[in-house]
Amino acid sequence: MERYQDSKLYRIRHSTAHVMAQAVLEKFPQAKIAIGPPIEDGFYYDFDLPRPLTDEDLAGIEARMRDIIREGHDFVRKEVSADEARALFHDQPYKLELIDGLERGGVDEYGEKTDEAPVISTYTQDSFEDLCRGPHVANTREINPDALSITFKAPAGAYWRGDENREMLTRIYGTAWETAEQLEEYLALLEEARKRDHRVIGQQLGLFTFSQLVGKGLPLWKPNGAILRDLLERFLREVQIERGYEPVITPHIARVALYEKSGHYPYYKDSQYSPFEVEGDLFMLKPMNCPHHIHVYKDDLHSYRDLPMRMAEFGTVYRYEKSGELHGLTRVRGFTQDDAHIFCTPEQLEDEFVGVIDLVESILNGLGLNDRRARVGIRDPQSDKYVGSDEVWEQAAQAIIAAATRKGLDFTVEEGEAAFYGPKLDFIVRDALKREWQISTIQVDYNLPARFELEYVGEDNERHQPIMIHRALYGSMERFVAVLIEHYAGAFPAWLAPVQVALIPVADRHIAYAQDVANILHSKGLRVQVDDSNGRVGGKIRAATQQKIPWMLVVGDRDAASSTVSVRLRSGEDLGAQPVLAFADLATRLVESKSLELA
RNA sequence: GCCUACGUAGCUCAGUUGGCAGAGCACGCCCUUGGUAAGGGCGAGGUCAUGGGUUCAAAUCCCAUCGUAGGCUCCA
Repeated sequence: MERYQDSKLYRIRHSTAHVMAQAVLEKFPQAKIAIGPPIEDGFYYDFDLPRPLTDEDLAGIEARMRDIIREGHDFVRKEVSADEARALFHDQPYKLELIDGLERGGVDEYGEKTDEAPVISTYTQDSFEDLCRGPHVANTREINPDALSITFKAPAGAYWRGDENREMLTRIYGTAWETAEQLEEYLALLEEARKRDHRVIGQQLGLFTFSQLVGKGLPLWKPNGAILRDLLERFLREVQIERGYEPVITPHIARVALYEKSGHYPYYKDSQYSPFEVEGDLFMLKPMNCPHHIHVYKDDLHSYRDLPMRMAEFGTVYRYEKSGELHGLTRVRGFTQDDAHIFCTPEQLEDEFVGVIDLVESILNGLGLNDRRARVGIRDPQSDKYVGSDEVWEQAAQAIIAAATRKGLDFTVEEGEAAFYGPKLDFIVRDALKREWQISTIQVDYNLPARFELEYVGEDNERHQPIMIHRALYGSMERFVAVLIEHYAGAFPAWLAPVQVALIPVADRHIAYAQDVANILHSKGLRVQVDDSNGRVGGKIRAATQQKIPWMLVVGDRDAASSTVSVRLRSGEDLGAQPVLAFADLATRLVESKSLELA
């Protein structure tokens, strides 16, 4: 398959970014230009502008872009020396900084190190010349003026070179396609994503809320949301017990000394809450569960016969997130991890790791999250933010790759994606709209066992150090529920639906019968709601459909007379009249099997 | 945290150049008892996010704070 960077679409977007820069410079001749690359689905260009942009500005810029495109200008490439480039861009400070980087060699326009020879080139179309390595289309006519849009995102702030200590620029995003139909499709996908937004659906379905007085980033789970979350927790608890995990429970605060010993303290400084003093000693909210679990392990002297020991806890942790980073349930300041730590011998490591992969696959498959990829995260060789020796890191990475290979996983290996104490295997799921979410993570750790001097007595009657596997399947309950909401657009599988059955009496005189049916279904373990409001069938159907309730049972004279219910699915499908017990059997069977089907 | 925009009833939103605070949905009561996506009427509900300021007069203009959205940076 052709790489995006080699595609015509990439060149179109890159060229459109230049056209946009020309239009912006025509409107604001004093503007300073930074960089403007193609990105997934579009492009952007960063500017230092004399004033904030308005919607009218954007509309004017977009209109001017169409004119420039229609005028049919060639893109002309020119190679220049560093000094010639400096002369060309003498009044463009960001370009001068880029030229310095190129001349020294080794730094590209994003500030990343590069091995390429520093050839400096410019591209010119019409009146606009930009420092750029290309590639571009030959002529602006290759851009379809009906397939671009710069108004789909508000103008945005962005730091120069992504560095929060540098200048804040104005970034204008745009999207460009080869045809108007592709643009339409893309905009429709954005619209669909907007409708599935878990924050919107969460409110509509009464799943969770936030309170200004409680504090930002601190979700309040309402009854419907708590049911959903509790079901997910119970599901995993049961499966974990089958697989030999043991539940543990640990507190939400601990002495700072614990995290100093674990080594987390310096690494997590920016994401921890300030310590507080209790009787002269410093404590803090726990940002992770592992040190606590380690002390559960350390309370006993373990034989190799005890291992592997698998400790699991839905552990709530607190991490400081800058206010601008908070987002619904996906970025919060207090969240619950479905955390577990496996303590094992070196011989057991690979089997244990494979066992966790099995567990991940069965849980995610069971929830309909079948589309996913795996990523082995190893150290960034440039960085010094990791603890432990090279041998130990190599050993851990090899164990992960061996286990992933044995499971036949399709995985990539990516530098810089490791935890600070060890390499990891992450599972990234794609939801119904093909968006990626990092969910499950499995990490191999030789470092914490060493720091805490963990031991077990081997067959040889000598003390040995166990290895730890850290793992979370859902990741955090908050983020996972958000992903499920967006994946299912709120229409959860029946076993997870907060209300599974809506009983809809045709008239008031059928409420008693509806209540009888509800009692029968409730006694079978189904979550049932009787709509006894003063409305007509149509209105009640509408209300239940909007709440994404899987089964609607309309009951009137005919049903009361024959002990039946008329079954309608939230999809609109009508299953007709069925005996109450037949429906109860159907529903309980689908719920118990965690089926994704409603019939 | 930084850039930009926005905060009006439980929800979604109107509110003109500064001049009596509005609608729909939801909620309560009444009428209606209706068989598969909105039956009708009446009613209650707001310190216009909060605190200052300008003005005869502020939802409207200015400042600060809090919150939200998009983006940057960072992440489960």
